[in-house]
Amino acid sequence: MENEIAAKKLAELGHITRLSIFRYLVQVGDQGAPVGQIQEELDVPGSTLSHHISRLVSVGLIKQVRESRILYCIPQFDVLDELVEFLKSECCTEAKCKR
Amino acid sequence: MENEIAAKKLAELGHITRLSIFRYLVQVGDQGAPVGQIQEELDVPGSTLSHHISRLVSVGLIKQVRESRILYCIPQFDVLDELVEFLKSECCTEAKCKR
DNA sequence: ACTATATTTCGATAATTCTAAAAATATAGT
DNA sequence: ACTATATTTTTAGAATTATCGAAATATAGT
Repeated sequence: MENEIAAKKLAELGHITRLSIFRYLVQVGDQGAPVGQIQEELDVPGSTLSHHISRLVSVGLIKQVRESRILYCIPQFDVLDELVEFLKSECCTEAKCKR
Repeated sequence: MENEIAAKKLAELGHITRLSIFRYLVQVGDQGAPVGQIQEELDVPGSTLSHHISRLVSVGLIKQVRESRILYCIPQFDVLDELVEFLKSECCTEAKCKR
């Protein structure tokens, strides 16, 4: 993953509301949660919430699956793992220290 | 670490220039690098660079140590580790799945 | 004191993002 | 067709952030 793509993902996580959304979904796990449930949990106006969710979706951190009227938001653990991996990679490649 | 503090750190990493600065320092390792060396590496105007570095410092991701006229920027690996740890913690605490 | 080097602060403009009401869309039941 | 529920899109003002030249500050050598 290049810097630019990683920066985008980090920027999306770097907002209190979006981080709260994502953290909630991480806690909920693979089955995900409906938009409405996230809204109840976080007490944010629907339009604001929708905006933030779509940004998280845009960088792949969340996937959405519709089940009739209900839209489930599912955290993409592999995308998070990749991002974390990137952050910790190439450590000290230019250094004498061996971390 | 609460959401708000983590979000701040993530937001600072979520900018292409700042992420490049931090990634460079990660590669350089514990001895850090002078501001001027970062500037050469990234080719960014001094005032812009200074602004971004000070933001990274403000959330603790970088520490600075002056040695006469030269200011070394040192990545704070422990702060990064904590942040990464936070992101991956509490996974599926509300779920049946066992990740 | 003067000069050079390293870095920051100031200041002003441009660009982006945030928030949320209102209107629109999608799906399903009656 | 109508109604209700779930969610998104539009829109627009407010707020924050980004950029970088110019001036200022800090340190050290002459």
